[in-house]
Order: sequence, then C-alpha cells, then structure tokens
Amino acid sequence: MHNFLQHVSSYYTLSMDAIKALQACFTKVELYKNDLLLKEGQVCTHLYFIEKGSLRGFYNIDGKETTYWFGFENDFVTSFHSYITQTAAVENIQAMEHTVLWSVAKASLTQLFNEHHEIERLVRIAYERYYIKLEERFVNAQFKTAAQKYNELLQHNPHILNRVPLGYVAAYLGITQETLSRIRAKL
Amino acid sequence: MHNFLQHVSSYYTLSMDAIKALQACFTKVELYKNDLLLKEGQVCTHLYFIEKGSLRGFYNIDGKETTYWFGFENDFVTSFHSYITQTAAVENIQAMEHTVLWSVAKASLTQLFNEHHEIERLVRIAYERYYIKLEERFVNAQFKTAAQKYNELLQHNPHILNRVPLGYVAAYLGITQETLSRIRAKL
DNA sequence: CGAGGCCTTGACCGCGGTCAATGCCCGTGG
DNA sequence: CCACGGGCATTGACCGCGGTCAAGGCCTCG
Repeated sequence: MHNFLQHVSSYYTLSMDAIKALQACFTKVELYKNDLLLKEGQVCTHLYFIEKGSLRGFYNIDGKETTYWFGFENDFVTSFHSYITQTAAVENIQAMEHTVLWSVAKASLTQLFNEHHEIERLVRIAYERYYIKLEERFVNAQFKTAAQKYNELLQHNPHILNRVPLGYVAAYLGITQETLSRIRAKL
Repeated sequence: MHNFLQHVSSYYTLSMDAIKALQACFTKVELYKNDLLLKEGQVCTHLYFIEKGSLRGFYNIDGKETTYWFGFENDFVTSFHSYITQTAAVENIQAMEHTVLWSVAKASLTQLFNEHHEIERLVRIAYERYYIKLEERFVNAQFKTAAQKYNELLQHNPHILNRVPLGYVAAYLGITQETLSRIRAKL
C-alpha cells in the first residue's frame, strides 16, 4: 500500500481523511505469469494500480494476439472503455510476470468522489496525464515511420525494452517483429 | 450561451449556483475563416467551446500543414498538452469558417473547480468521453488500413465529409489526398 | 476570360508486411 | 551431462499498399 499512496501523492496531495478513505476501498490482487486480469467480453468493473510486476493489453485481431499497451509499477490499469461505459471489453489484460495490484470497484470509487472532492480532483489530474500520453502515442502511430517510432521508444521508454519480448514491443509500435529486428540490426 | 449550457448538461446536471458561476467566467470569441485561435510556440491559456462554426488543428511537418483534428459545434477545444502543462504548443488551431466560441481562462476554471465540486466532476466526465474518442483514433491509426479508416469515418463521422475539404480529411486519416481519392473512386 | 483552389488520375517506387527457414538460448528429462 | 524441444529473435526472398511526383479536369470567383 505504501507505493500506492506515495505515487498517488505525486498527482495531488490528499488530506489524511481522504487517504484513510482510499485505503479502506482498495484491496490487494495477485496474478501470476499469463494470468488474465480481464478477458474480452467481460465488463471491467474495477480500476487497478500496479504495485509490482507488469501487464500487457492485447486485442485478438483475426486470431493474432496484438499487444497495444504495457503497464508497469505505478501505472493505473483498466479497460478504460469498458470501465467507463460498463459494456463488454474488446481487449484482454494479462500479467507478463508475477504481479501485485491494488484494486477498487467502480462503485466504491464513485462513492469516494462524492465524499471527497479531493479524490475526484486527483483522478481528474491523473486523466490529464494519461490523455497527454495517449496523444503522443496517437501522433506516433499516425505520422511516424517504423524507425522513428523505435527511436522514440528508445529515448522515452527504454525500460520497456528491458522487460518485454520484442514480439510484444513490435505490436506495441504497430510494426512487425521482423521489421523491428531489421531496424535494430542497423545500429 | 444557450447551446453551451444545454450541451454541458449532457455531461452532468449542474445546480443553478454552478451554472451562474460558469456563465460569469466564459466570454465570447469570434473568428473568421483562416483566423488562428492558437499558433505554435504560444502557450494555450484558455479552454474553448464551439458554439457555431468549425476549427482544425494542424502540425507543421517539414513545411506541410498536417491536419490531425477537427472541431464542430458543441466540441471543446484547446491545445491540450499546452493548456495542461503551460508550455509552448507545437500545433496550430485555425477556423475553417466563421466561428463563435465561448472561452474560459485556465485560472478561472481552476477557481471554478475549487468553488464547485460539481464543475470539476463535469470536467472529469468530459475527460472520460474525450479519452475514449482518442483511444479509438489511436487504434484506427495503429491497426487499420487506409480503406478501413475511411469507412469508419463514413459510418461514425459522416458530417466531417460534408464540411471539410478532402485534403484535410486525408491528413486527418493519416493518408494522402491521392489515396483517399482512389478509395472513394471505388464505391 | 483567366487564375487559383480543389480534386482526380496515371506512372513509378519504396517502406514495411508476409512467409519461410535458420539461429540462439535455456529449461527439462533421459 | 548431454540431447532435445520450444520460445524468441534474426535473416532472406518476395510483393503489395500506399506514398511521391506530375499532369490534367473542373469549379468558383474576380
């Protein structure tokens, strides 16, 4: 729980009161390699925080598992579309190793928003940061070449390369594993 | 102002008190065709709401104006990255026709958040909707072919095609105008 | 009537995808 | 301790989608 509270304070400084309320609503979840946190078709009812370990999100695009997202320590995780709209998820979320999460039900979080303006503020601020990250990924996907995308990753998220097989990384960048391999060979 | 308040109520129902506070903080801005609402290098200090008209966002990518976003009636507009981080914008926002906006300074909105929990909630909910839309655009950019992207646009945003020159639409989809033209020719 | 904006069409080509073979590393069991 | 198998990565041959460059058609407006 310590990591979680520490990280949360990097978004917005909560009162002791709010911190206690938070603590009361989050429970620990543990996953092992290849366990699914969410399976497509399910409705995602929880928001998670990664205490330790790593996850990936992937679509099944005509039989292929296509990774589009990674989560590591101090990342929030959910199937955002499913969580917000409470409809069936189209993607899967899977542990890439032994992973420890803090979990909160959507109903609990909504209740926390009502009781503590500052918690809703914290989430509002978190949304802003996540939105900016997604914008960057969109721009990369739309306007950059394969090599440019790899170099961006090298500069801004090198930790991904240390913890994830290259097949996943390639899909994450929107290129094939073969192309990624050739790009890396030229350095 | 009526359109604005009406639209805002589709996110979250505000008290009369909050509505009055909102009204007091927004001022009208008028633009004419090709006027710039924001120029790259500037810091974006305001959030806008489109009452009437249309805007586009574009990057200058080696001398080319590359459109990546459109805004129409009832859309919120800002250079999100610049607005949130208060750093120089890398993109431009331009009116595509005579356009009427409602404008609020970041400082005023922050003040509104402090005074009215419900306004911060409304923005939190707006963020959720905009995040989901951006996710869709990311997935399209990353995983879909040119023809698939055009068909998605036809189904989900046909109004864009009626109001925007095809050159802008092509860039918005991440393809060239020539490719878009050939796709359309085959229908 | 001429100029310029917008769109289409054609010829060409290169980036990156597909398919398939091979290499490398490591864990497991004989 | 070595042999095998499977997961992961590399490499090569081929090709097609979509980009580039250039020309031409068709409006609208001055």
